[in-house]
Amino acid sequence: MNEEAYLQDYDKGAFEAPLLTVDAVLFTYHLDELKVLLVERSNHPEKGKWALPGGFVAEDTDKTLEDTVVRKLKEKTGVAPPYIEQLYTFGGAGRDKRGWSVTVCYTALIAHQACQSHIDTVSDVAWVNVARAEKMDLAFDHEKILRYARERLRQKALYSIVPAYALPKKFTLPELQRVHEAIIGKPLQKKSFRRRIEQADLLIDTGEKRSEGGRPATLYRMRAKSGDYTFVRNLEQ
Amino acid sequence: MNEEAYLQDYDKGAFEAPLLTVDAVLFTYHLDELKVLLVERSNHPEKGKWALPGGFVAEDTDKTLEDTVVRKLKEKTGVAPPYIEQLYTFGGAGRDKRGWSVTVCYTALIAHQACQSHIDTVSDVAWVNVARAEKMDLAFDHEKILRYARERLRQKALYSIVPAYALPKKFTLPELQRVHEAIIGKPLQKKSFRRRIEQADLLIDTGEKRSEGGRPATLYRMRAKSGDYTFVRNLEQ
DNA sequence: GTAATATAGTGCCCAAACGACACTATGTGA
DNA sequence: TCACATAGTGTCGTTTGGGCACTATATTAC
Repeated sequence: MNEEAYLQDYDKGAFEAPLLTVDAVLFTYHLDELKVLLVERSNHPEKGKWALPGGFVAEDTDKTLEDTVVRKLKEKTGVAPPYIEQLYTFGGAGRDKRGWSVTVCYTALIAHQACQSHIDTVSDVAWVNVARAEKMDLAFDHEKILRYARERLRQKALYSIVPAYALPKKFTLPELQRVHEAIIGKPLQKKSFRRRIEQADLLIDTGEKRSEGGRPATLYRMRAKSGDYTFVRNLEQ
Repeated sequence: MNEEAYLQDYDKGAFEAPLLTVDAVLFTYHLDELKVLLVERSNHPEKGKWALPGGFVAEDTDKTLEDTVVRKLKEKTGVAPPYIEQLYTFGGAGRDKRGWSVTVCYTALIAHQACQSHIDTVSDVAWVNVARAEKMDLAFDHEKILRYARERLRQKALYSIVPAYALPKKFTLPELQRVHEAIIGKPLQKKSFRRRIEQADLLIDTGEKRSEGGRPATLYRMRAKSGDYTFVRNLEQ
């Protein structure tokens, strides 16, 4: 079938286009654990199962795919996440029993404290430890999506400071290192970690300190946004 | 609008879902130039303009999004490319005058000789120098997509040997280096280049040689496929 | 006060990786 | 057989990163 014939069918509604959705893997860090936001499905199909937050494009209000994701995340958490990035688009004939479907997936990060109060007010949304979520029999192919997002985040934790968005605006380097370690799954060398961060020059010393029982640690915040928050190494020139 | 209400509308055909397409940025290397495959549009909208090859999902024959891309590329080149990878999904209200649309884009590579004979038989398909293509006023947002693909390919050329797929099965290291240089846009250090490739251990010495006026160069081929063809550096452990 | 303890942050060595570039190797053709 | 052209290597100095012991600065115990 050529494009013209297809479009005629499409316009007449005689043709059923693939179901298009948007999903988000929203990570946070809380109590020494990497967690992901899950939503209990209230509709068929897969009713009752837990799923990644997501939904359909609202053609009247959304201008971009990111608008759609952010809108959906706001519905669940009350706020827009400070970091969001397209992950991958999964599509095919088999991933939804209703037929051909496509989902454009995003990875997002947010500080736990930024949305905990909102999440506590609803019962069908929860932060779940990532390792546990991966064994939970999620709806559709969401387990696969979650694993993919986790692996990508792991790569980012190795050479970027994107994981800092899972923390509050101000944070200490030991804190950030613990987040990276939780994502990567093994301890990091303190010196190497700090050297990387210093070279990237993406953090600003706030001048404040925070004590956790020993010598107080310097509080940092992210430098003003400018493109991707990765180290210079593999990007740009 | 919640999901259930949306689906009812959707099933009734009362709702117009975003137009979903798939596009490919197919690169090759020929006569010292990096080229991209373009197709002259024969249908509205944007009729007459050159565009990236692509089209709609055929729900009856395609099982995955990759099937769709490969099918479309076969229509234009006669063969399936040896390398294909999802690039990014562009979507929004403004990119197609018909309204909300989404396109899942792929980057692909192929040897020029593998499809030249087929392409010569049709008039609406052509290999175009990448730099020239980027100034050509392509259809829709295809210029943006092309630039994005080129930048991503550039990154890959810095730490992987994916560009080898723009060459025939057997190739020499000086040849491969020229491809990388064309992609990156500046000369590479011969020794560093060869060191990287040796360490990656992804090429096999065929035992054959090829002369180009001086000392004959060793012919290599890619090692059997296994995942992504990137160097170990940023991937795995 | 002062010592013990806990956490933050630095100095420094060594090994691996990389850029730069001169050198050797091996073919073609005058 | 000698110039030339292209392929491929040796090697040096710099950079990057892991490892680990050291110093720094707070709290807590006595």
